[in-house]
Amino acid sequence: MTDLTDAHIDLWVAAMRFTGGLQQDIDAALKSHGLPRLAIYDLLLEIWRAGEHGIRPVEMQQRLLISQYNLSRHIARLVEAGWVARHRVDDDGRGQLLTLTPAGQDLRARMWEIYRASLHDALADGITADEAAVMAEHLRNITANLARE
Amino acid sequence: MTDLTDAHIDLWVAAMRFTGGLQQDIDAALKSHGLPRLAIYDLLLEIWRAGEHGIRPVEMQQRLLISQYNLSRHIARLVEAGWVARHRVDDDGRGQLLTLTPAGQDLRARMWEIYRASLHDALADGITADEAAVMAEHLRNITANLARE
DNA sequence: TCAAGGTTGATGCAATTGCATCTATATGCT
DNA sequence: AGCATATAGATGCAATTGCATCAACCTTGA
Repeated sequence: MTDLTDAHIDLWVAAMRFTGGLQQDIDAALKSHGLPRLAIYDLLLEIWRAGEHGIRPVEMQQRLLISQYNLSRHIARLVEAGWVARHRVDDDGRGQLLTLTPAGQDLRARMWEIYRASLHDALADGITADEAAVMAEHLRNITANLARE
Repeated sequence: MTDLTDAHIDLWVAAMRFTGGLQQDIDAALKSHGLPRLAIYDLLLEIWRAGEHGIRPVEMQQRLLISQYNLSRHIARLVEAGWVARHRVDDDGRGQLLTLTPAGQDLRARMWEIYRASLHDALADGITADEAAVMAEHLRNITANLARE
């Protein structure tokens, strides 16, 4: 109904540059410490949050913007590296439950140190907490409009 | 100096989800019309804006968040597909100037139709132009803090 | 002038991603 | 039960990306 204005397009361009640029900074910082990249952190975080009970890949896929085959391969690498453990699911022979090994928990914590430092450098002095809260709320609102299914 | 608050982190997460999700929508829309993906649009747009005079890859690289080798290969594909033409640079034997062929101009225009429609669907009804302008300005401010060099 | 170092763009090879499809298990219907 | 269909996850193969390095050209300084 409403029009798409130049201001809307500006917002999109600014958002792309912001997330793309900061993502590059974070990845560069992680790499310089010999750690895996940001995308891996998201996986570790989801598994970590699931605690002892574990989480199923299919559930992670719904929360993270990641394709099924990509998730499957990332998990295989994480298991291979000894950071993630697979468990059977009692009532579903197709499925699996993932948990972090102690090494995986340690890795996540070390990555968060670096990740957090990058966020601090990029955000802490540039925008107040109140402004950030308002913007986050707006962004969540418009994200709800997306064609996620 | 200042602290990184939960609100700052929320902003980052919301921004990632927004740009990641909308990027997926746009790419899906482009693909469903048999068109190249968003990353290619950015290249075509830069070359288009340069007009008849053309633009050098090294200049595009500074504006777009793209690696040198990746840009080099994208350009090779665009030239191969007949969308972009290479020209010599008079005073620099290493360089090249890129322009859009008529087919390339047409492609860019067709992609923009689809791209614009996706932006409309995602943004037009979810946020006012004034709000968008404020957010874009904030985002540009904090983007200036990033470690671009 | 010419050697040393910087810049522009390309490329070989390994790793990752995308796409299509496959296997195995589960569910629903008759 | 027996078959058709759906869901969870894995995988072969092609395309793309990342990394390191290269070749060609330019600039600077002795």
